[in-house]
Amino acid sequence: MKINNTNDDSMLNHLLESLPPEDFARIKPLLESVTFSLGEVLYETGDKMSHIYFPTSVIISLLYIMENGGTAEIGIAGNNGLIGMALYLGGETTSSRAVVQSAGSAVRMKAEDMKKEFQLGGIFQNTLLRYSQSMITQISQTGVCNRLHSVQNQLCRWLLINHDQLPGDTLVMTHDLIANMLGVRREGVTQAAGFLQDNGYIKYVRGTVTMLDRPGLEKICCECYQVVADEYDRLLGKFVRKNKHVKKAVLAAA
Amino acid sequence: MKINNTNDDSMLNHLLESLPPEDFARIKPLLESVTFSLGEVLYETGDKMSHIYFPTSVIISLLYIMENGGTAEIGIAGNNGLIGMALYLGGETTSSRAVVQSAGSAVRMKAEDMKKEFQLGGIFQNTLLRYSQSMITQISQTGVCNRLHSVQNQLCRWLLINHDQLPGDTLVMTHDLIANMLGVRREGVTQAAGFLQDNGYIKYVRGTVTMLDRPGLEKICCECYQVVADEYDRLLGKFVRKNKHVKKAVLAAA
DNA sequence: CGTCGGGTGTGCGATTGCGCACGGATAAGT
DNA sequence: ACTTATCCGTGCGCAATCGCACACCCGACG
Repeated sequence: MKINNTNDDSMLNHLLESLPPEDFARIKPLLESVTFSLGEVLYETGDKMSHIYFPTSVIISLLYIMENGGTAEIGIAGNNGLIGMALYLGGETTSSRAVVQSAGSAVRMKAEDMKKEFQLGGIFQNTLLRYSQSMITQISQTGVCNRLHSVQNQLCRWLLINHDQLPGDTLVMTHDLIANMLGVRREGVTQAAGFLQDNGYIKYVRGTVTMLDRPGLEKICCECYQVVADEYDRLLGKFVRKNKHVKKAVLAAA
Repeated sequence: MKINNTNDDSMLNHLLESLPPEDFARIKPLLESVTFSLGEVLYETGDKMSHIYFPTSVIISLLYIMENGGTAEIGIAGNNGLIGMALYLGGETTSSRAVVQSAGSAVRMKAEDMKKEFQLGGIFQNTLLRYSQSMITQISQTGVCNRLHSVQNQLCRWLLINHDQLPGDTLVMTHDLIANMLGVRREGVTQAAGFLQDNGYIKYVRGTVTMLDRPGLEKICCECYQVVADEYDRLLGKFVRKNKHVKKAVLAAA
């Protein structure tokens, strides 16, 4: 992790962006910009966190590690979320590991500062609590999808969720790592990804995956992606869904 | 649902019990006792709730229903929990169904009253938030267990969690319903339950399951039960783990 | 006392995913 | 340019689970 001297505001976090100007003005001086590289661990199971993080471009995975070594992702937070719910929920620590899944930056806030703001009980508190509920939905849906849907369905869901947080269409990620996230075998991911590539939905080469046909992916995906996205919309509004195809059409028309 | 005239306080809810006397005194007049029968639905996906419920003897399942009709339980709340997190988290509705899994009573509180109390920001708010975190842990662990552990392991976990909320050792529940909770086949449950019965852990007949050897169940269960129970302990303390065997030993010694 | 329906036991083939193992291909380092 | 590590493709046998079908059993109800 690198602490940035210059506070580049060109990109921000959706939760912070959604705050009214006067609230954001109060909070802004408390923020500090940091940059993470791929694979970094923000905290381990049981670690006490000193800061709450609001990703601006970094994508963080919340991973569960079982006693037998198996892993599974329970949730993702990108520029539409935050890391450190346990700090305001009161538990201080969580039983999961937070890993950088895609390098980038975040702004952070000292735990004490955040708690003071939270105690004011205004829109900031409200936003954090609503985000918690959207996270509960995400975790639930992920769990149910694990149980009832095929690896291919889950891979689609996972790609779509990640795509929403990405600046472009390309994700740096090996099949092996995706398998760890989904809690399945690497070969299972290879096979599912192979199918998606053969049918023109994605393209991948040695550790990168590129989305080619997002609307197509949405079509062959189970409902799980949409349910979570819609619930986030409802709870937090302002959700910027990826609509590259729409954007392209608009650009072409212009 | 039946609204009770007499407020029988002989049994209470652990979360409410844990409040300091002065706080509880303020809250008590706002409570109303209600009784539920097996299978009743407290709310459907998307329903707006008017009350928050604190179970005293009833056990409630939170179920997800997929488009293809498949179901899976994401969490349970008994006398150590509450139903209606969405009310204080701000979303008002949830994308799950709350079903009575074991008949019994609860006390409830009007949503507005609860919100006012919550806004005071004291121990009541703290308790509710900590409970949310414990619920997040439960949901996560359930999801991961779904993915990585066998049906038999999951059945053990599920039985233990339910046993913790039961007044006795007998649960009224068919294999078919358990299958719906776990998101697996009825036959799978029959097989796993058969194994548990053959080895003296449980006994069952036509819609009832009785725990015979709880410590044994804990031994052959995956870690998932313990992780959730420990986290609840840490967050909310005062968790009354079922220790029938210990109690019996104590009684025998007396 | 007989019927009926829900709950449980069980068997079978199909499918999915797992574990392992190896081979080829590509990037990265020396 | 050569080695090495990493990533991906693929095949095989195995285990778990699924989907379905049917038989049995018990209790409820008429």
